[in-house]
Amino acid sequence: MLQVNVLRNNPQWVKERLAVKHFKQLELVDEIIVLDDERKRIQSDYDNTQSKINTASKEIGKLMAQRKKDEAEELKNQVAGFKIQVNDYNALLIGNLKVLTDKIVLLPNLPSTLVPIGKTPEENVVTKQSEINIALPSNAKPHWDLIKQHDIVDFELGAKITGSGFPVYKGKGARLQRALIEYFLQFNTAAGYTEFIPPFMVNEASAFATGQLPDKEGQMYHATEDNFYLIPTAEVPVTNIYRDTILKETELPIKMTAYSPCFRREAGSFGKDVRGLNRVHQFEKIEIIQIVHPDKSYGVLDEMVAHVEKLVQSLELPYRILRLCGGDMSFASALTYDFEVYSAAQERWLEVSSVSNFENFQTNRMKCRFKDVNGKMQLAHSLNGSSLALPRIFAALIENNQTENGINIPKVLQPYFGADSI
RNA sequence: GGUGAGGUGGGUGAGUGGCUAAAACCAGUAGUUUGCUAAACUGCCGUACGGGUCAAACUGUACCGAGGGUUCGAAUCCCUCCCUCACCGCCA
Repeated sequence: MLQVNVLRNNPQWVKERLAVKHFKQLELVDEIIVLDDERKRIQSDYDNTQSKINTASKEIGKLMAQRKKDEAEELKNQVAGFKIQVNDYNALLIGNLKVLTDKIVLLPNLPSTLVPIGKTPEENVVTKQSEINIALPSNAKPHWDLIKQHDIVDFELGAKITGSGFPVYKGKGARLQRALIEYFLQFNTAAGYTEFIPPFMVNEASAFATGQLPDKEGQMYHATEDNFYLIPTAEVPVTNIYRDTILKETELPIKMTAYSPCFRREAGSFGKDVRGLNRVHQFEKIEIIQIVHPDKSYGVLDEMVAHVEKLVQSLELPYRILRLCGGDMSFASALTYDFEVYSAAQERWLEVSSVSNFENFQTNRMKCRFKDVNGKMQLAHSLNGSSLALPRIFAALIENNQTENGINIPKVLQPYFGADSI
């Protein structure tokens, strides 16, 4: 959530930034400022009247003690009048605040000046690309055929148990999945990230804090009986560890990592994008999250990108890094880098990681602050990235490493997998 | 699911209608003093939104799990909800 003061200080600039994200309702900016002016006025009236009541009440107490009943009664009558006013102001204030928050919550985060102008994924900027040197056998298959051939992932079975998009990993497939999880966590903790196993369902407040609500309500599975949401990413529960928290500056940066299954309804998706493991309703992901000093967040973003890059490199997968354009960025992000790996059999790039700096957009919603050296309260910055999402890594690994005789396992995974091939 | 207890500031924990933003202690912090790997003493030490100021000082309001209610006045009384703990039941 943006801070009202940011809008007040430079409404024109805010509108320009919002336009980069192709946000249409720019009039909201001015509306919010007007509402905030009103808010201050009403608040002031309310405070002043309430102050009169408080003063009178104390006076009444004294008069009662002095047994001056008549004077006390007279004051009570006055207070009754003030109370009517206070109630009116209060009603106005509540109404005002409701409209104000409803509107400000609609504003996406402002994109950083590094964000490329553009609307569609085609306008993302490739900042780095590795070589693509995959030699596939002549009878190379896409992963949805390979998994059947080797009987390592079963979609039909998942569809029977739950529904489409809930794959069942089996035998060596399950083992490879577990090896990846173990390896990724190991890689992250070795870099100083503390491991967490969070709840896989969150309440409304948590889903709101990281920006999933109200923006992506329909994308999450909702357990209505208890009003819990199945997490779409570990980012939600793990970032919320620091909701309503005041940190010491010396506690920053905070580095966390977590494995979790991720649940996404993916309403409206169709076509080749959803084939096989490319897009599913339940998948595994390891996330890295940092909470940092505002001055450091862009340096940390680079550091996290470098971290994920090393991890992808270690898997020996061709990859590229994209800086997302304004139109392709998420609601809460100020700057996002996506990682894609090349799937040789599908002849396409698959997104496997998204690393973002949210600046204080999430922390403002979450009230995650710290006291700086001058004793001033400041919002921290939050960042997160996938390190990594499993299904597409799984898909690219088996496609790119297929041979006439089976599937080779990359060296770094062999100790975790317990064999060098499938 | 049942029964009981309870939710107060970073922590422990007082406070049962006005003198309480809230004792005391611990932690933290600034300093004084002695000087020997530390102790003693003193000050400061909640958050949010306003006013005020270059910035402070200062000042108004709200907040003692959340939301309602009673009252001139509520941390304190009443109602609803949430959560935590203990025991029982059930269970991986």
